[in-house]
Amino acid sequence: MADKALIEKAKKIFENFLTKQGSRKTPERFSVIDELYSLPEDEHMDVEGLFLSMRNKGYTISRATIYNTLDLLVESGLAVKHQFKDKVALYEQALTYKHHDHHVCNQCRKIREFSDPKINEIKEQIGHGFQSAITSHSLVLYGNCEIENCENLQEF
Amino acid sequence: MADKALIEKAKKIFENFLTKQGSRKTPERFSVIDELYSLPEDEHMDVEGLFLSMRNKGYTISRATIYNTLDLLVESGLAVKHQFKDKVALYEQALTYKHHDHHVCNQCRKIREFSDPKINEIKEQIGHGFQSAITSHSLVLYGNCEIENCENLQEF
DNA sequence: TTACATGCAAACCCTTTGCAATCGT
DNA sequence: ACGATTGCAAAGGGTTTGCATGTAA
Repeated sequence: MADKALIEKAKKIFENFLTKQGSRKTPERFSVIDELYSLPEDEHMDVEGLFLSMRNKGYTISRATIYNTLDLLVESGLAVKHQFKDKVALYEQALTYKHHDHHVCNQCRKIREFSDPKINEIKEQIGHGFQSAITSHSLVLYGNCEIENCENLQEF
Repeated sequence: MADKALIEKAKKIFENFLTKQGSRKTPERFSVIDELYSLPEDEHMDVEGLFLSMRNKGYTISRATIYNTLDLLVESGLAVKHQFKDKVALYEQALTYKHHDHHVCNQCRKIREFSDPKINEIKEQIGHGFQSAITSHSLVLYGNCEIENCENLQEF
């Protein structure tokens, strides 16, 4: 879960990024990496969650700084931002990121990841047809749970 | 563009829907259909746009009523709601709707529609794998414009 | 030293809600 | 007449912004 080497690697990349940008290497910025990269690699976290969890651990950090830092992490390729149907944005680590898409359960909102190469064929084909260099995509499937005795279903 | 017969058909469907629900057939509700279905069929409009345009035409309608009515239109299958990267929700007619996905230009934000059957294969495959009855999906491609002298590019 | 970054709270923006007035049925 | 629907304005919730204070370089 908390892969020390991975966290160090992320910090190193971030340091280079900040240097190149001429931005400051503040402890708050690195603490956000610590937090995000201490989560399971496929976990999706929102700003409030990061904020509360960091405050609980004794960090003094503000929501504003978390928002700012997450923008930098996205720019530097260390985080990915997702906007599902809900209004909060969710972030996940991107360092070990192989591009994947998401499936959201209509009942429990649990997010699962999948990857299907057919999406790349679609991107190539449509990009060509529209004379557009596709830079990214977002694919989310929503479905009703068909798992018998699904443990997440009990609260519904 | 403004296909009278289509608008009438939409109103008829809406009327049946409202009757079945035991909901009232108010003029405001039908005026929203008029407005949405007077747009080009592939146009995506937000609530503020509908509100201003309707006010300009002399309707007295509130934003709240537009929000309420759009929910009903979505329920009755007469409108589709989209949430792209931006924070406003966009709506489009759904009566002539064949499911399609969207391509958003990174430069001018123009939305174009496409349809690729490969998405259905992905849905079947992943739905099966996750034991989930896929009810809907959202696929958006983002790309950089490669159209020479693109008319929309001038303002950038 | 000096700009850039931080923390806080206020402002923002879209959407939802509460409530008195209105209007379908 | 009754109760659902409306319009308005206020509240909500996530995100952004302004500004005084703090701090990396």
